[in-house]
Amino acid sequence: MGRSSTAESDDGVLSADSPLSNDGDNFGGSSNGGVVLKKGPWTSAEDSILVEYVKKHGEGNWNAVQKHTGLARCGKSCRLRWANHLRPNLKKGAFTSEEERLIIELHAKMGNKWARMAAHLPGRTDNEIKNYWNTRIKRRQRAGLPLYPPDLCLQSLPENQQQLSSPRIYGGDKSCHDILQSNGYRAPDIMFDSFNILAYTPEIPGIPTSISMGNGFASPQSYSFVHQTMGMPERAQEPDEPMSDYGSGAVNEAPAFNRTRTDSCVNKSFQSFGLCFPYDPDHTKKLLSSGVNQETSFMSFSASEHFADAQKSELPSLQYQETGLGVWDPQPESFDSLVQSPPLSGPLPSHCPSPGSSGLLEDLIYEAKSLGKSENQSSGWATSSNVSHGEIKADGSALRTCSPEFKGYIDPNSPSGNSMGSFFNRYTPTIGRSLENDMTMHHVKSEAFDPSWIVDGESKVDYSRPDAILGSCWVKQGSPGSKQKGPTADSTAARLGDNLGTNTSASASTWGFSSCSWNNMPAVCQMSDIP
DNA sequence: AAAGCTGACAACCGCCGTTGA
DNA sequence: ATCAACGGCGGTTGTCAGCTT
Repeated sequence: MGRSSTAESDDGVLSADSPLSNDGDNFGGSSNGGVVLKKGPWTSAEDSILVEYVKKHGEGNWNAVQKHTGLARCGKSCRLRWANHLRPNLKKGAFTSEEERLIIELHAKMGNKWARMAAHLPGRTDNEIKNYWNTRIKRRQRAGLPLYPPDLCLQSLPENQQQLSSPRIYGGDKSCHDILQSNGYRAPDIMFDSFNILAYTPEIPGIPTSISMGNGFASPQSYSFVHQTMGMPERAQEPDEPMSDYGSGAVNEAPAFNRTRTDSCVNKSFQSFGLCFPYDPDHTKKLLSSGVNQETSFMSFSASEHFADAQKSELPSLQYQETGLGVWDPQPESFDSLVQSPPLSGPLPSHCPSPGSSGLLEDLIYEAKSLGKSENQSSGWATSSNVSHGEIKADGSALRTCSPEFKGYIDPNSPSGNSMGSFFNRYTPTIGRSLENDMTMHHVKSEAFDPSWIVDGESKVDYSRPDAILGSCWVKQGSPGSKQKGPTADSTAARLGDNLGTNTSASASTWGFSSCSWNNMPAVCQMSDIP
């Protein structure tokens, strides 16, 4: 193990005749004027030396270790070895479910701040967490699953958001791609999906296209909705295109967006665009300083590569069911019992086509407007009432998400318990199924159940709260015998709701996105306003 | 049994912020 | 004010073990 490198260590030197400079297998090291520093795996002898040194002198002053002990290791290496392996109270072994859960939550909040995350996990090192996360990323990326439970990702918004005052939409530079991919900032797709919808709302007053928009990732794994629907209008979707996942029915009728796009949309060269999420202030600074076009007009659509994978997979039937891992077992009959929605003043037909009825966005816009009206009369609720029975039966997605077997999980830390998934579900009634569900539906098969999404296997949904019901609409059934779990709730939604305007929605104080009007949504990217 | 794949782990590298001379 | 050393942090890479094909 250990990397053999000819690179010269940037700190610490060791005399060539150090008794430990060549002990055991030397994996190479730096040499500088007769000074050789060992690299590679540590031996027990080296460990002992380091431990003794720390016992005697305490931590810190790592470069002095080599000087005092003759240990042929640079200061950095000593520090790392101590921090990751030798220091007391280190917890070894696999992460517990609770730790995993916490890691996910922390990552959603902090991004790749491993050290900070480690501070919340006593006995765990940043390296451990990082390795775990990276492994998890690989696994989930392979599986085509979002990194976070959607509601969790929303829940995580505040911390990063609070650190930023500018829109969190990043321009299409490599950094963004890195963030999304290498750095594990692959945003929960539902977030993008949902935001993306909002991005296509120029018809809705109050949404400045200049806000929170950026042309985005040139990542092959970060697809632009615009790229598909606007940049190449009328273009038939290719089999491996992400959004072709929604290719059946009106959902996929991209041309609708052509009618709603703004000039800026047209004028900008959208090859892709993106919203890096969760927001990492550090990355944001870099990205924003790297010439992000603040005026580009769309939020990102993170149709990750898994969409392509999904596309290749069998599309769900209307009564899609899975068995085994990641089972969706829609049971429409019981959904009613979960959704007790206040009646809408102008209830939307279960599958009422929008006036244009030509596409997802228009449908969404239409319904958003309708909902906005409705909310004027019925603020303070959040509901998926527009997911009617017929709709449920039509596509099964809602059924999936709200089956009686549902073990929704509302994050105890979440004040609101809403999710983007719920939001999306709510605003996509005519679609019949949410992107979230689509995504889940297509990809849940490919990855084993993630226990980290479980807290205790018990439903934590407060069904007295409509948002909770909505927020629960992300269900991921576990592997055989495993606990089911739902997403965490989203506190961010509530925050957003509280901070969003009130142009079309009645109440910004209602739960989560129930209060988010279309007009409000840009505020999502004005997180500095969020308390 | 061998090859390939994947996960887990360990360690190094480079960047950056802090601190003290 | 400047600069160098130090330490922390995040990214990356290498190795090994276990599993699958």
